[in-house]
Parts: sequence; C-alpha cells; structure tokens
Amino acid sequence: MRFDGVAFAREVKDIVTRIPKGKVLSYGDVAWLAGAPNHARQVGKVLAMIGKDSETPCHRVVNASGRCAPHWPAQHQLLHSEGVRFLSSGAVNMALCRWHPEDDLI
DNA sequence: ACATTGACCGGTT
DNA sequence: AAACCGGCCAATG
Repeated sequence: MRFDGVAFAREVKDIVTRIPKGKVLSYGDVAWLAGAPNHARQVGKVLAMIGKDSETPCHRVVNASGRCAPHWPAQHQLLHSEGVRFLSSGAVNMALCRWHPEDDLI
C-alpha cells in the first residue's frame, strides 16, 4: 500500500487541531495517531507546509525530547504563555504536558 | 536508479 | 550534558 501524502496531511491537521491548550504532542505521537508509525519526519514536513500562521496550532508539536523546532525559537514563548511547564534544560516537561487523547473521554 | 535532505527517534558513548 | 550513530521514510535533485 503506497503512502498517501494527502490523506496523511489531512490526518495530521485534524490531530494537531485537537490538541488542548497547555498540552503538547511529539512528531512521533502525531504520526502514530495518524496511523503511520515511523513517519515522524513526514509530520514535520506537513507542519512546515501548513505554516505557523494557519488555524492549526503547530506550536503544540515538539520533538520527543521536548525541544522546540530548531528554526522557530518563538515557539517556546507561545507554549509558555499557554501554561506549558518547562524543565531547567529549556525543554517541555513531557511527563506533565504530553497530551493523552483518551484522557478527554473520562 | 542513486544520493542527499530533513520541524525525527532511541540508544550508546 | 553533549556528541555520535544507526534507523527511519517521503521528497527532491
């Protein structure tokens, strides 16, 4: 089955849009939720295409260690103003702020 | 068909 | 903490 970039991009957008304020997901998490494990890099590509000015809150996506996008330092401030907690290392406190979708059903 | 490039990930020095 | 490494995979030249 060939990779469908369009459907994938749609999934990614849907998922990212659902991330609650004050929570974050990693690229790998988004890929997994989109039904495409091991496609973290493609998630980054989609977000790059979307752009930070769109409806989609791309700033709620960081890498697995909680670091912000390399070329987008302002992401840190955006998240901080939403209440996301950071570690002294400057990375997001993933243990605290990682979004678990199933939590919203309870 | 082959090489390089990433908003990546996990593990090992 | 930081550098390094191998794995990953669509996109691009």
